Amino acid sequence: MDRRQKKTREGIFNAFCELLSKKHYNQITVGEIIERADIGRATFYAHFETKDFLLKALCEELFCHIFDATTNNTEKHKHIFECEAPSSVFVHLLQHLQKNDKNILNLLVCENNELFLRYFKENLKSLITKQLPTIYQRKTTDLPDSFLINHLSATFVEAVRWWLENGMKESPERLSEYILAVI
Amino acid sequence: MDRRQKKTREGIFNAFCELLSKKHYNQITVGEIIERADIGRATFYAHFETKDFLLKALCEELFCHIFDATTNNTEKHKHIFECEAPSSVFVHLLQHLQKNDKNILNLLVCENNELFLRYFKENLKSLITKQLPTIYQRKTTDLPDSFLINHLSATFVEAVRWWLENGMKESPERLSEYILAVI
DNA sequence: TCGTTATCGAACACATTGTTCAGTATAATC
DNA sequence: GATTATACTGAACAATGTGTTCGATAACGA
Repeated sequence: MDRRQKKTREGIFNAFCELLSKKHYNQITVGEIIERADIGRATFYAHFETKDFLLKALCEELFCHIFDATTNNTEKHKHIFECEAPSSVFVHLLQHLQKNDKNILNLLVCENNELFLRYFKENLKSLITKQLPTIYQRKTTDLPDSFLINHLSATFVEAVRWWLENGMKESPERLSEYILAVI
Repeated sequence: MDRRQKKTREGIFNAFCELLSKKHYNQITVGEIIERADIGRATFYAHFETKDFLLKALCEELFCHIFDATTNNTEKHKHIFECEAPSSVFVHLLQHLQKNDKNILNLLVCENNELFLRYFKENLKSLITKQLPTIYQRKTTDLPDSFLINHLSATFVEAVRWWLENGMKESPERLSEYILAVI
């Protein structure tokens, strides 16, 4: 990719993130983004059709990064699944969040977190779907799978939301225990 | 309240609901609302400061109605709490939803349900807070109360969301069983 | 060096917002 | 029924934001 393109794209992302940490998505204008990114108006629209597409691209970058990292880790350390699944997958995810990759926490802590948590949940669903047999292999319940998957994803996301709103005082391990205690 | 005011207010609500069932909140304009409600522009702004305030007012009307009804019911039938709490409270709420009071389902089924479910969850939290001892009296866990309350509210809301997305095929009783199975 | 491509910047038409105000219609009160 | 208060009308208004266009300029890769 052309250096200029890359530079511009990252400039837009950075400007957007900074703004998102200050005000609500709906109240951010394209004008503000391009002013902060210091680029021309036409340039912005050469990269993103609309502000909505920018948001989508940002979410995809952020969560693909985290989930890829998680998946790769579990491939390196296969014992995790065998030994103490699914706890450690949760811990892994939480540690990634805590490590504050790409300042993701700035986005998650502020009032705009709904948007990101929604994308987060979608990514989680596919991850959990793969592990559903591992998690519930012991109990043979008569619950529909889709209900269970939705519930587990939502539980994790809500736990993270709660964690963030309460200042992230708990360690990833402890939060993971909380989550496991209620599922 | 003046008849005219009442009529206008309801006209705005109706127009707004119809639009919400068709397009996303962000894409609805005040112009569309007043056209459909067949009122003057100035009249709209005499009732609601902005579109956001209109949404808030609508949510408050809808959920206050449901939760008031639920609370009143439980006062009439006190045995419910003593016999089989909290199952029947859930069933009551679900039945209210299914009864489609004020066409609330139109709003919940469409793609805008996030907004309403968010308000729904807030109302639920206070309801569940009151009943927390009843629900978890047996298990003395070391979980923070706020975590538990958040989790229980979210579980219920997510269950409703799942229910709606899957065509509401299950009865309120069965969905309530699902919910109880995972908490 | 040379052709390609991204960016600039300024202008543009267009849509939406929220306000204003004089005129009109409808309400409650006597 | 007459009077007073209040809600609505409708059109105009400034202000702001959106998305597009296009010729000129600069930076890129080969």
